Amino acid sequence: MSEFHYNPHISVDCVIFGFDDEKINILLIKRKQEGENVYALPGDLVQKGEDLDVAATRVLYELTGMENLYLEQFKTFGSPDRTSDPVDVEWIKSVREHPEARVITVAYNSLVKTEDFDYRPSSFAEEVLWHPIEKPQKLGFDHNEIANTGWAMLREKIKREPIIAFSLLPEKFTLRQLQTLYEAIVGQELDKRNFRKRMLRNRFLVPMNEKETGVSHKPAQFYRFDDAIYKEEFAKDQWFLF
Amino acid sequence: MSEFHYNPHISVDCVIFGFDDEKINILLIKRKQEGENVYALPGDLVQKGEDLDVAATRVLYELTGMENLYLEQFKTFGSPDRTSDPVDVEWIKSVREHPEARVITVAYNSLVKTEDFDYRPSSFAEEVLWHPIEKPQKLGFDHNEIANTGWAMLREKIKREPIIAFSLLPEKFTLRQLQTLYEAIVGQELDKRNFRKRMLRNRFLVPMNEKETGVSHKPAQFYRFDDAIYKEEFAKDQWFLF
DNA sequence: GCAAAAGTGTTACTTTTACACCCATGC
DNA sequence: GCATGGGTGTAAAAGTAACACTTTTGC
Repeated sequence: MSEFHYNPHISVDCVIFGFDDEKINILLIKRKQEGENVYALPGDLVQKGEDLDVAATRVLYELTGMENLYLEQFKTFGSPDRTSDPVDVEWIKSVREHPEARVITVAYNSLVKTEDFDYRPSSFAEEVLWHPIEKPQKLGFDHNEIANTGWAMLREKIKREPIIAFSLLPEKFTLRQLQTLYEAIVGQELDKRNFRKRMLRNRFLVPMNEKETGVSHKPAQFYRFDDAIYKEEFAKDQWFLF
Repeated sequence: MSEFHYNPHISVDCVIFGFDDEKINILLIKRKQEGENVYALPGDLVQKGEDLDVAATRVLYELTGMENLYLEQFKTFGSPDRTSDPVDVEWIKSVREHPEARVITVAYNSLVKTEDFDYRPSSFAEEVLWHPIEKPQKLGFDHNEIANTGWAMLREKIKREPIIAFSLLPEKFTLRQLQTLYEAIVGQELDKRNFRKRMLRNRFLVPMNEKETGVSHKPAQFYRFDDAIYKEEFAKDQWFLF
């Protein structure tokens, strides 16, 4: 963390949501400070000359060991008093060369399968954990605001681009898995028959010649997601200016 | 533009759209350079300790004289080679104290009535103009990308929050005016009867005891937008996390 | 009386919602 | 044979889409 490499004014924060086949969780890091546990989003300063997207990827990797996930920028937080809680100020002093510098942070979000990613704490993270989003948790800095905004924007995005949902499922999946995922995202139960009818209208959802095995009930049909058909369908209603 | 006041790494750019009762325009500034006209979005560096939203408001005012408009942040552009065109590099050298500094820019957009705002060039803008969005126009830096993204995100937002549209109309307006506005936004003509039926379902659209006068055709009914009813209707489907 | 824009209804089609029972499998 | 979750259809309601003529005004 030398003066030479880092831009003391710009940071990135990552709001990573993980689906564990049941509910949605958020990735947090814990740092220990004067006996208190302080939870926060993984984030750190950007290097000089480093692309923002690259920085987000790097910082996430350095703090949590997670890699190969698609991060999307959703908002930049630049209030001059983002760091006002004394506990946070104290911590900043202990790790930054220019603790007094005003920092704006570019926030990224992502939605992944928890099982697809290994994680381990490193750098100043003492612990890395998946925290269920329905359980309130106070975070350091303005990270509650960032996390809430990140979740709201991700939900909006999924409405427009359902492809995001499919990346959370295995190659072959049952309609029940898909429905469970949707229910976790929208936060409410859905009618089974109506859900199936609507989903099966989508040509990009194609049935496979394969069924579940080893379950003690009627085995479910496996489906797969066809990327080419999806792109074809959604190539429409894109407009450009200039 | 002294070293003391500005953060050499962070700028803001404003993508302002203006509705002139007929079509949508984008606000550009022109700078003259070696005989060439170079068009760009109004934007400049943020001051040290200045809130980003405040900076956007200030910069817009300084360059164009426009004030009292609501600016919404929509994306931050941070590629290290944002400024690569030699013409842009030349210009940066002439106005910045740290021309070599890598700058990330936080972009804001807004949608206004052109007639509501006076504008005049100042600072390094030589001219300020409203340019119709349907006419292609090459801009400096990565401003074409910024402008396109700004327009796309504004259109998405209007779908979710129609209130934005009503701010572009006078206190009392006719359904024809409302329809013209919608047509300008979506970029296509709409069926008059269907448009009216759909709009009049909205309780926040209330007829007034007043009609157009002085027109040489059947005078139109005036309507007004009821903010309280609107808020009531849209208070739903908001969820929060944490 | 004519030009110009306002205003109005119906029909066919598509989408959404609510709802209950039989089926295939493991144990 | 029973527990478990998979899989299916229909009817009513709401919403969308296409389409043409009459009304009121100024000149």
